[in-house]
Amino acid sequence: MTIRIVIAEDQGLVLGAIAALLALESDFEIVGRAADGDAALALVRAHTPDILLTDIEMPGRTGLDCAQVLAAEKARTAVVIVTTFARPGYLARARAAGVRGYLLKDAPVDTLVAAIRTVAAGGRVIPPELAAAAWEAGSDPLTDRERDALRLAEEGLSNKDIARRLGLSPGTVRNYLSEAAGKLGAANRIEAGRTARANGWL
Amino acid sequence: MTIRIVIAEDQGLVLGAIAALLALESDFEIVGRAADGDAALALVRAHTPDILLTDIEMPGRTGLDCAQVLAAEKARTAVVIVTTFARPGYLARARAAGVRGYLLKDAPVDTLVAAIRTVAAGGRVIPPELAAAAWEAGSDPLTDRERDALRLAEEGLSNKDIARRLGLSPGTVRNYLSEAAGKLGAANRIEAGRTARANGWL
DNA sequence: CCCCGCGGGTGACATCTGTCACTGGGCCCG
DNA sequence: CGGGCCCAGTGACAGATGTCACCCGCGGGG
Repeated sequence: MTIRIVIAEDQGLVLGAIAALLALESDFEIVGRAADGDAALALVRAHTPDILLTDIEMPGRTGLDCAQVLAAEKARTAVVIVTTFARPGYLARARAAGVRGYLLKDAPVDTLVAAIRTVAAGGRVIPPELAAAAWEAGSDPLTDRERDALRLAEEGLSNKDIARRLGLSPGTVRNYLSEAAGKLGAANRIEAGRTARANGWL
Repeated sequence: MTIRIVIAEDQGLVLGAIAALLALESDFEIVGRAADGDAALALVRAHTPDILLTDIEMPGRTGLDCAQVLAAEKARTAVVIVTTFARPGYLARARAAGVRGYLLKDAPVDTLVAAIRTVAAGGRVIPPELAAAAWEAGSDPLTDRERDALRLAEEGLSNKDIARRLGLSPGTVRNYLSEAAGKLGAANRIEAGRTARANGWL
């Protein structure tokens, strides 16, 4: 009863290291490695492994995107997310995409190995403190346009420039950013951007 | 002739994985693992390994801080930095601290193993494209106070709040941020903060 | 059918930011 | 000793930003 795994992670060193780590377990078999989301999907389709172990932030398709695609295809591969960030919005999207495990890179290695076994056996692994934090944070209060404006504001663009890019009037952009700041309890666009990002809403 | 190594990395999973990877090489010996800079220094002092392999961004003392301390102590342990970020300012500080190797986590695993062997044999490993980028970027143009102000501005504080925190007048803060933006070719504090951070100057 | 929420927009206003000019003090270096 | 820096501050002004009130059109649900 070996557990067949595909690993996706954009940092080559980390990818190789995790693969080396998991290869030490006699009941694990690494059937593929990918450095981005599209490669990961291709490998999953080619090998239908038991587990897709994936990072979230990758070039092109993110790990969450992959999970969504696989859920839509009703693939029999279970997704386990391993990420640096404990952002509530990420966890929420993961849950919605039917992800079966969500771990932080902070965790000790035993946790990863144990989580893979649990998920392969049909279980779920979501650390309770993450779930609690996600509960605290509530759900994304931003509208799509507010998110768009905030993303550009984060990069240091002025209202005028944001308006140009979005095809809006500068006044509307001001309103969006003002609303966003209000919803997020922020005093200005910078703080608004920071809290939105910290929560995984951008 | 085994190469004795201490590894410092704050993300438990990555730490464990890299340790597992390096342990596969028969001439490497992992004599210690640390999750922050202070622990790393303690281990280096206790074991005087051939190599300290360290991340930069860690809680407490950073990997660069550790390299500086070891250089000041004229320790015989060579430092190899492994980081996510190709920031010119990081590379410059690493060079100044006598770091002997600087790698990105993007690199394939062979690169790491090869780099460790090279450094242990007395060599240096700095990827030429990083060195070129650092040359391009020049050196940190900011003064200490400008950096202080910019750091707080990044967090969304107003001039008044920054002034309060730094014990300055709001006008002075405005001047600092304006100068910083000018030096960095930025249109406002947000852009200034971004470019300063991208260059490793914050 | 009517109302609400949402996207989009306008105008006005207060405040905040960015920019410039100019004043000092302290310090280091030629 | 003078010149150059960094640091700190002041004053003034234009333009950007944040806030509010209020407008319209559209689509969906009671």
